Amino acid sequence: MSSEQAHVVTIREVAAAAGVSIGTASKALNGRGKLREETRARVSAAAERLGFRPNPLAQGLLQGRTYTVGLVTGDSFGRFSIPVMLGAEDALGAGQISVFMCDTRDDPIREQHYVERLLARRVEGIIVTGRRTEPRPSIGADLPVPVVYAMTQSASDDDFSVIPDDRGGGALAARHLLATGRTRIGHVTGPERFEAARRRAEGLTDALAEAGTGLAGDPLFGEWTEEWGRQGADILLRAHPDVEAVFCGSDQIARGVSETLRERGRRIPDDVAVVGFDNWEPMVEGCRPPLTTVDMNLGEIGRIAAEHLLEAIGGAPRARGVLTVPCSLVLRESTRVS
Amino acid sequence: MSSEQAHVVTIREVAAAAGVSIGTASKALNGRGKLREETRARVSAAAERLGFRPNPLAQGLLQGRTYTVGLVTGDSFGRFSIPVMLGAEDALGAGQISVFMCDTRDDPIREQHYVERLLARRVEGIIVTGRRTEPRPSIGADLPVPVVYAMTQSASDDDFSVIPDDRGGGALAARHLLATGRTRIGHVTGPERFEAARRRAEGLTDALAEAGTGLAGDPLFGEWTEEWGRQGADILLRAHPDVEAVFCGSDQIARGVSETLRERGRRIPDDVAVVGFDNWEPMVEGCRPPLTTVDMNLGEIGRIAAEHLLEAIGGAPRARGVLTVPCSLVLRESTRVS
DNA sequence: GAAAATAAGGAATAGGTTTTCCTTCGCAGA
DNA sequence: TCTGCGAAGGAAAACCTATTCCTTATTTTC
Repeated sequence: MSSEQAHVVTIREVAAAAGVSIGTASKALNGRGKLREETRARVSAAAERLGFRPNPLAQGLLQGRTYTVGLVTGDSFGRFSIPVMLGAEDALGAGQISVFMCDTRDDPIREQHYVERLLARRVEGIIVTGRRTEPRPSIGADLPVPVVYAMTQSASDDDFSVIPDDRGGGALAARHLLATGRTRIGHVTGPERFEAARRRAEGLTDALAEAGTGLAGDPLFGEWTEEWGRQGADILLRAHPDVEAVFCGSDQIARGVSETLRERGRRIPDDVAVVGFDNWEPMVEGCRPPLTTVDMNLGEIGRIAAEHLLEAIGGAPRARGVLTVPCSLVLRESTRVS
Repeated sequence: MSSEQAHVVTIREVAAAAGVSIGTASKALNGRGKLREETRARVSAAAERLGFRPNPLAQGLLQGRTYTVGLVTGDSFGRFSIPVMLGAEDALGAGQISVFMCDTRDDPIREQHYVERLLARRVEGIIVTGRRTEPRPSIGADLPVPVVYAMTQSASDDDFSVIPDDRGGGALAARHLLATGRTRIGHVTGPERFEAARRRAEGLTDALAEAGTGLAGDPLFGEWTEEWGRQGADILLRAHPDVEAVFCGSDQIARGVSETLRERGRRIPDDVAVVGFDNWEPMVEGCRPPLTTVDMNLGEIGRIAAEHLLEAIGGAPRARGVLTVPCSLVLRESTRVS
């Protein structure tokens, strides 16, 4: 039916079709200036009929705006950065802003290259996101556009980063386990060199201390893998056979832990409760039983980052430092009270 | 040090700084026209010093090109679409083309909305990608720019889709298992309504038939979940206690299958070999033992899709139909020959 | 030494839209 | 009849770059 014309129609043709000048057509379509109602209608009808869309290049050129931002990630748009991106897109899309996607593959050269390209394209801002929340080198000082780091943290204090509240997440898990009557609690988590691992452990131990109890042994730092979860659980059971709960630094670790617990004859949650971290659906649902876990609200992080970026683009004074977003606890079988 | 000016510098200022006209500056920077070497150098130096970057809006307006394409996904940029995207980006980035990212959340309204937006932005082409390879409604007939479907398939024969060779993948698994001396082979896979599931089963049974043997029972169609994998393995073991190998429709299913096999006292790979599908790292590596699996070469799919899009943009006659990309087998412990 | 060719670079145009400023017309008031 | 005003819409500038066409000065050729 609607046989599309490959030819892109301009406002000039709309104006001609409606029998008015270009300027008048523009005013009619944008509701500006003084025009008769009949004229406006005639122009609108012509535009509709011809399928006119204003050329954003021309508009942008004139207004000096592009309504685009860049999104730079080193996570290969993986598990962490995706929800962040979606949240960001939500906030940006509402403002009619489109997103240029760049994956750096964690290569600083590529990253620099992409930043150049984004600036050349006159993006109005940049969001940087990553695989982990670890501090990373600033993407560049004195860039001509605002930059926000989401789910990763710039090493420079002059930059602005939005990351999850890992301490709070640890505390959340601790308080939940205490509330369900468990006091002998172990902790198996990722490498100690990761700030996220350290902060989660801190949040856990501090919350336990506040309640007048302590961790069963030291936190077991290892790897972010299932395999380490299995080993860690073994170590924990040997040192503390009477452990009542395990808080794990990630859902993958929690899976490993759960498996070993089961194999050692511990029932979950009756004998030992397990709490994970990440709320990563395929891991959490495949776990037996389904895993209570801490959700970092990644979408929220992305949304907040994007909102800050929009404000900065709008001229608000540029924020600095780190903003933490609260985690929330997602309850499932693995910590049920029998 | 380099205190950046918020003011964006134009070629006019470069020209003024170099003491030449705008046109001359343009020629100098682009290596066109007849200019003295000294002049070129002077202009280049001025451009460098002022940090000049040509405004892509102005360039695009003039050339009638934008050097952008849209990437539309319903997969929330998940496990499948991400590698596809990266492959596509590889091919496009080399051509200095930037990618607008759009996530439809599988909502047709949002999708239509995004397509509108992309067209308004004058993208030169669109890549559509999805969660599964199932046929989906065409994104629109007679669009003014070329469209390629990657890892998803348009229901319209007029469109062009690039998808993995699921049949071939099934055959690959079959031949590998046969080569390692297993002949009693079972199949646990996803819902029968999925073409991907049916084609993988076909590839498997056909390859077995070719070798003069047959499947142990009918394919067990179910869900794409670990839970179903566990159930499916139970059903299979009850009907065929002497099964020597199981080919699974996904890595998640394979995990469930492996778990049940282990619990029923079967050693992997000594008693029963297991092959998965997807080569999804966290699943495959967490599996005990690590899983031999079929890789769909998603990056390759993305790259091929992007290359076709580039050709179409370049004016090549638009391709139609479906292009399948071969899968490859990734060998790990779960099918080792003892 | 004059005509022609070449080198070097300037002026102007195009691209699509928005906005500012101007023109024209009809009509009210004096 | 003339002045003034508001309504309606046209003309042109502006945004920034690339390119085509010219102009000017220099060199070559006969």
